[in-house]
Amino acid sequence: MDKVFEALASTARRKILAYLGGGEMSAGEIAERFEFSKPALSGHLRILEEAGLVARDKRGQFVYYRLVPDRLANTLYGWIAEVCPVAGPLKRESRARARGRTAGRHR
Amino acid sequence: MDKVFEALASTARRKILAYLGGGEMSAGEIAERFEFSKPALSGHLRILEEAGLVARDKRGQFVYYRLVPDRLANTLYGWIAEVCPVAGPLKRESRARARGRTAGRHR
DNA sequence: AAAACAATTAGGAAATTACTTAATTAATTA
DNA sequence: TAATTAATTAAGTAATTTCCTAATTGTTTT
Repeated sequence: MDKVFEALASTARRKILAYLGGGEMSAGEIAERFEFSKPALSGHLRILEEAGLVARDKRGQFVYYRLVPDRLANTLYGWIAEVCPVAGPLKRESRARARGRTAGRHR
Repeated sequence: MDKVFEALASTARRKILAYLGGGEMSAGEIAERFEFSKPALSGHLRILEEAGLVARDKRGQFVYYRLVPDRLANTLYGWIAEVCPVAGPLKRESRARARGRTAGRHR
């Protein structure tokens, strides 16, 4: 669990997860979307993988990464339920509102 | 939002939040539960406060801290909904299971 | 007013993190 | 087989984080 929160601490890594939410991508495709170097990206991907948040799949000379949504959901929901069980999950509309308030659009 | 995830990256800070989930505590009471120095704790509390996750209330010579559950819930639920909207909040029993799997008991 | 107590700020050292370029590994194409 | 492309590992540096002790601020008690 420590590794999950550690992984989520980086803006770049959270952005990677958001990209992968739209479907699998190769390391190179992800790299195109960032300013920093490919080795730097590779490091971020390794941290996400070791946290269990993404899975890799090498096909030919490409390495495709995909989100592991259950890992994300189980860890966060599980932990928050432990800290403040009173704050239950929001209803769909409330989540939409929360999304608008707390996070900008990507891209 | 960055500050929230940054704040949650530390095991000690997550533990502080868990303590505060049980009700407000003074800085000193929290400090007793950790090995490190009071100034170190003070730093952690400042980071949590700047993230909006805790609120302080000075009464006499004591400073009491309390959890701000909405901030925690809104940020995490909001973000996760954006990344993988498909993974909806778990039902109560599933959350209990997830809790058992991903996090040890405190103390 | 002086002493004691709670909490924070200040200053600085040690460890960790994030990034760079260069080199390497592995798969494809000419 | 040689050259190209994708991705990673290696090595080193700069910035950040985390923690300590000492000093400071503010409040209560004697």
